[in-house]
Amino acid sequence: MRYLVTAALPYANGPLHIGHLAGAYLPADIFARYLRLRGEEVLFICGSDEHGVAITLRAWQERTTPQAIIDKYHPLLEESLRRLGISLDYYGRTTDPLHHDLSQRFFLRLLEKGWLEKRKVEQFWDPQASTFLPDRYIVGTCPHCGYEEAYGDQCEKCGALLSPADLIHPRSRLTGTPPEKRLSEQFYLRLDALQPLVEAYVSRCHWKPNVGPVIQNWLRAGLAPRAITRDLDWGIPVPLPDMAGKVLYVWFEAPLGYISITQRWAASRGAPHRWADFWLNPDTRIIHFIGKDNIVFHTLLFPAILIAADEGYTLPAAVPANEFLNLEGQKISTSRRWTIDIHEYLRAAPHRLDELRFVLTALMPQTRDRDFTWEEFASRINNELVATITNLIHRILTLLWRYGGEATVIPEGKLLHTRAESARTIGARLEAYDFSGALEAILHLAQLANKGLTESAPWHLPPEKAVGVVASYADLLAAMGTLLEPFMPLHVAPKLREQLGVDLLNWRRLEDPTPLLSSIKLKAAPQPLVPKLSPDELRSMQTQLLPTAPASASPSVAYISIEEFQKVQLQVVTIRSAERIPKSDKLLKITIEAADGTHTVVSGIAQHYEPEALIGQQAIWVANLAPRTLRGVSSEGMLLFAEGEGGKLIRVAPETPVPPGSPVQ
RNA sequence: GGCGAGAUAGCUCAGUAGGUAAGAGCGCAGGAUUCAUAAUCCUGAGGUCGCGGGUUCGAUUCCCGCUCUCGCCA
Repeated sequence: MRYLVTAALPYANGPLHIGHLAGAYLPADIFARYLRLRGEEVLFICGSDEHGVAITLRAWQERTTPQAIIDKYHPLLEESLRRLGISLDYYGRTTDPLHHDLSQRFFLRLLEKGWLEKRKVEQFWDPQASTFLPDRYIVGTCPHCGYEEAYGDQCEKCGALLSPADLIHPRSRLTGTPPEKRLSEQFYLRLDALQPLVEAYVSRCHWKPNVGPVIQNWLRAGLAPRAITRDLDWGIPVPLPDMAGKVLYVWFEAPLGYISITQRWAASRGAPHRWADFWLNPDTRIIHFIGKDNIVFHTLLFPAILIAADEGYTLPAAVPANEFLNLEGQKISTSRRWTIDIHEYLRAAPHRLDELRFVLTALMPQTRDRDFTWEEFASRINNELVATITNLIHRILTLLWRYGGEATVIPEGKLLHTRAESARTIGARLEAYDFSGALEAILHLAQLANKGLTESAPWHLPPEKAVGVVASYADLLAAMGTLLEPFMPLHVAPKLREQLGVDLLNWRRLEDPTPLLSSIKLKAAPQPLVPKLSPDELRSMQTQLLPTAPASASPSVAYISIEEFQKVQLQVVTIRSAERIPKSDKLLKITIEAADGTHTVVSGIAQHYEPEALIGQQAIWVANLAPRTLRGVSSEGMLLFAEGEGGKLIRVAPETPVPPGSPVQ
């Protein structure tokens, strides 16, 4: 079978982050590597998406040209992917003349076939920047709540959904000047007319459960004609004499990049016609790996364009879209700098790349959004990758080394069957695009091996017997050298094969319960494949990679009015006595002196303060909190403590002592 | 506002074409072990499967409503 595997074309106006990696590039790479290991013919391509209004706007913001923007990011994107081991056969770009040519021919072909129509539309124009503005690049006063920084599509303050025309005093986010309305004529793709053909295609395919409903949703609502041209000076010119100043819409031409990049790959190999093996051949399976934001474009718009051209193009066989990866509970956001960028990770932890691949595969957002936390990053590496997988490898290799490093391998049948079954399971899960499930199966295999080793306990056997037992596990290690390759091809898998002295094997062989090798000879004392991630190393990575705190950036602060705040009566009090409450390990009974005499307060601070240390100290007291009985003691109000690192409580008090009962304002 | 997705053990997630054992990994507790990067193995505790209704002999699983999160569209 011949496969064309693609990963979403990254937009050349910013760096890649771990969410992109987990969403599209990593699964695509694992899949492509797996197919190659099975001996399939695979072409794996990607490239920079270099057109579109966001690049123009970015150029304006940075006071430079679109060309300068893409020339900065195109190499950065390619290097990021390559260094993470994304095994692309070709990384292209949509400013390639081949791509321009192809896109223009597609446009003309669709025009000729009657699938395009002209329409007049009103758009907003920034006269100073000489560019049309997308809705969200227009700000103004919200007509509902009066918020002055509402966006043209939505008011962040009151949540109202707006269109730019609703805004009072609209202005351009780029220049601050009021935008002008301009009428212009654009070409629309008749998706409405193409819908029956698209539906026929969609119904022939099998979609992932997170993809199918999205498609059905669109089809049920009915596809609408979609503008495929724009008034911009950056992009692929509309190839018609009377259309100066108009370019093709980026979502019209970017997917065609999959074709043009294949053409460029073929040309680079000196066989220009070979692109047709993939794109004009129904026996080729085309598989697009993307994030969920691209589902519609890949499952409906792109197939619609290919169908409309009516020239026998191969349609996508599968679009295994992933959901999004969050970071420490919040959306990844480049503009808020809440992100782990790949090029920065490469700089901060160049020797921890397979580890990143491992964790992102385990956390892959295959059916729903997932959350990346540094804590989990460390725990997955230390407890799963190192403790279970690479420790098993090291365990077996050191045993072998101890018994001479050389042996005949006669694996027992049970071990061979376990290995073969695992290889089949892992393969089946990869073919179902269940990458984290495949990784789980590897962990499971390692657990079975650890268990078997513990049970047979060769270290208790006389050496001449022990060698044979340990050597039988060499078959498993030889298999691991290949099984791990799709997931961790940069260091772990090749290093294992090197220590073992075996090559990559064909995956199909792993699925057979026949021995993979007859003898084993280690050349050197084994070294651990992956060092554990120490708390220090983790902290250092965190500080390098997450320079800004995100919490304050959250727009959803629940404001209260001054009147509401004044309802809370705060006083400085002096603590007169403090004692533990019996049968409670957290509560202290505290007597305080306030403006109107003494009161009793119960505080859950026994694990942070010795009672004696509090006596005579001052604190802040919430005087009008409704009384409550805790462990039989009536608590009148509450003392304030700051929550420090690790949940440690620290008393809040005036800087210098004041008379008890002094108000806090 | 319309549409869609999600809400399951402390954490990250599977799962159930409706039915007496609700699962994994991590974490935690106890035990075993010491070949291995204090790694491994065994045992165990932990869940009114988001909230409220309904259908049913029976619902975490179906239907309706609600809340929260996310996405798409306008």
